[in-house]
Amino acid sequence: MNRQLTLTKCLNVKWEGHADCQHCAIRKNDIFANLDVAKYAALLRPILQYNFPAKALLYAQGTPATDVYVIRNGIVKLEETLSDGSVRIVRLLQSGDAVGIETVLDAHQSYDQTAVILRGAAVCKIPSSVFVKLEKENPEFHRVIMEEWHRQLNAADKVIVDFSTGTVHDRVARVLINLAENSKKRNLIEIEMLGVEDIAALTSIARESISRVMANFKRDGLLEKSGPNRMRYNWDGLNDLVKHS
Amino acid sequence: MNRQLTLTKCLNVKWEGHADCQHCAIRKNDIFANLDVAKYAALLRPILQYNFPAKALLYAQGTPATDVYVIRNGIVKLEETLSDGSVRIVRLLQSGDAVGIETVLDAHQSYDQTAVILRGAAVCKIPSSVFVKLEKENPEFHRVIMEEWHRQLNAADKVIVDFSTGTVHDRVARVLINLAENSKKRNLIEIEMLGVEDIAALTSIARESISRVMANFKRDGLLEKSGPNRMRYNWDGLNDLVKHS
DNA sequence: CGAATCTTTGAATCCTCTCAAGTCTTGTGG
DNA sequence: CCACAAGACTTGAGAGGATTCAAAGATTCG
Repeated sequence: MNRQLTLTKCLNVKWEGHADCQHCAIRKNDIFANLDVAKYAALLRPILQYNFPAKALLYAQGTPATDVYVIRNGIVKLEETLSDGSVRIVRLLQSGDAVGIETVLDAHQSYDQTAVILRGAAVCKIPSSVFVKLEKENPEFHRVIMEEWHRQLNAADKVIVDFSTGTVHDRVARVLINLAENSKKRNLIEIEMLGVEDIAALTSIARESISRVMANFKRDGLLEKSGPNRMRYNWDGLNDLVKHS
Repeated sequence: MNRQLTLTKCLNVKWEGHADCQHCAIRKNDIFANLDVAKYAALLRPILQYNFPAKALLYAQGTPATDVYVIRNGIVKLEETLSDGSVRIVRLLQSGDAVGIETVLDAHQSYDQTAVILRGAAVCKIPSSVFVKLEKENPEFHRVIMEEWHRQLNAADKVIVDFSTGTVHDRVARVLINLAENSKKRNLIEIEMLGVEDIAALTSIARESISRVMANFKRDGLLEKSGPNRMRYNWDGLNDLVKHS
């Protein structure tokens, strides 16, 4: 919770005004793909665009669920705080995903998890009412929403199968590879790295163990620091690692 | 995969004929709650009812997704097989849940996981076409389906937060408590136990370690064998265990 | 009743965590 | 712009926990 930024407090959050869905380049990948935005222009007006810095808090677990956020770019983590105070990330959401999708459920007034920006992200903030209206008026739309639920399930399953299973070594390798896949630029092997703390929360591994494993990867020539928070990958090498395990 | 039973092969599977949705007692808890079944009687005709024994295979990961199964009672596990041959359970589904819900997605022709009956279960088998038609004709219904997606997400999150985090001791305790919660009879503290293998796949713990932990619980008077595959709980004792951790 | 499967237990090893100290970064204020 | 403080990351050593391998008990099912 330290140094997280709320929407209203943080000066670094850039409010970019009403979203221009008609000309949004990201839209072809997100939940509004295939939506006739011209037709729904009036309805879409309340949608606002923001630029959040890393560590910004979108919403906290248990608070009233009022908006759905669509990620234009960047990565958002959904996390839960355990009874002992430690934090567990239950999934990573990326470009095109809808953060806080539980908002659309009738009997659901509060967010299931805490949503925090991982890498600086541009998001559209959609009031619950708009979302629900869209869904009721447009049969195509709720089909898209179901696909979003499915993507979220896949993201959760990935945390279970890839990030929470096997040795510390394997799990960290899978996280690294997944980060590279997320960036969708296979050949650009330079990646903006997650903090050790976040990898820990994603894998349920001690911070120190992660540090050690990554030090090994560096020694083996699989990783290389290429700037602040940036790593250069040996993509094939890392991939071999997971394949053989 | 050993000793699993397919729908067609197994003699123990009781085909109970067409589902009688109009008089189904379970319906008030499942996805057909609030559905005017009389109105859709014709559409619901193709739905079949089965009684599966434990270990029966509903469907395998990657095979064509043709049906959605609704659990009338019992528990179903969704599992994925890892590259090294080991198996990981990604969630447990129970009474009222829809198994294989990804079938409703347009661009989805195959099941995401393998679905296996854990405890003997009664299920209704709903052809994809029926499910999709219902969803298109009845606006109420797709709302219910969204709630089902949500339940599945919660089930996956539980595997992450409760069953894959903390010490072996804690994780097993949480599984035991969860099994008791599932049965919804708090005072009846006698539970049908999962096999060690399944708890292992659910928690990513070695079979032997689980055996050891449960032996400790028995020594501490928290558990007690009360029949084949059955355990009597010390509910409060087990609960204290998780609270304090 | 016997074979196959599943579970339990033991002992040794290996892995991961914890605690602690030191290094490196980052951001802030002089 | 530099210095300092706070935070983040790294590294080491030791303890403790979990896994592995192996073998003996239980159960289940034919």
